[in-house]
Amino acid sequence: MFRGRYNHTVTNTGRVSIPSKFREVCRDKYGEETFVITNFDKCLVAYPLKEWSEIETKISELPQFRQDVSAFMRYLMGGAVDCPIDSQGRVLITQSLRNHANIQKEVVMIGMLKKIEIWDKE
Amino acid sequence: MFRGRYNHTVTNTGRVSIPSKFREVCRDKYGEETFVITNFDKCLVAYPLKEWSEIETKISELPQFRQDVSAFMRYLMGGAVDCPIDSQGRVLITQSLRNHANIQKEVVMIGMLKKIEIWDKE
DNA sequence: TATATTTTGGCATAAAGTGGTATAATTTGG
DNA sequence: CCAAATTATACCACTTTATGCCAAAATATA
Repeated sequence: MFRGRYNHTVTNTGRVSIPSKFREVCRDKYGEETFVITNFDKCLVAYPLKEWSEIETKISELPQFRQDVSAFMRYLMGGAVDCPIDSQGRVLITQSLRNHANIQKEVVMIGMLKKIEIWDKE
Repeated sequence: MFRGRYNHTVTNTGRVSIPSKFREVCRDKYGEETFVITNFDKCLVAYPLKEWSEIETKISELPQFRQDVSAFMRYLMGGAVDCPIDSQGRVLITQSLRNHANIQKEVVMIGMLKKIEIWDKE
């Protein structure tokens, strides 16, 4: 389970270190090194690939023709980006994701059990 | 059950000994050597991992997409830090936790049944 | 009082986080 | 379709922080 709050900085190319505690959870509990990052509300949310897959499954079970479902799906899926962790323990947060959450130089990463929130340091 | 009050000192790197009585409880009752420490009010609170996990379980059963649930989780989980006990019986209290509880050099640790409170020695 | 245990300080080592740059891949415009 | 520009990736090096270990000091126990 992800927990704790960490301040990290973003390089000028948009890379951020994933706190080692989070990477550890990712490895030990999920056996993988990839997050899916998407925009949600005013921040970004990072899910381990497995958790993300479950969300996809749930959404695919909703009635696909309903407008609000489509809209939600478009919003959630549209922003979703695969972010593998590199050998320095960092991920690249794409320009558009950064724009969306208004991420500049400093971010705060908050462990939220099955997911991680990424906020600009306001 | 944790009980009693102990004065301990913090090293310049932020490490504090856990009173041996508390470690004993941890081992015997919980079979583990890790606390989760979080900020609460004006002090820090340390839970054995198992006790903390129960709190997490309860929270994870709430609807994850509701705003108030997220906000609460963000608050509670954000402050929580895993603190394994090292071979000398100490834990590292991170800078941000120390700042929050205004912990300098001397702390008072108070057994509170299922948890331990950590105060700066005023 | 002697012995064992606990607590503490110090230091060496390891790991985490950060910044830079060079190369590869992708996108864009002509 | 190619070349230029942009973006992503890999790699290296430095700084900071955390961790492990040893041993001295303090406290408890016999």
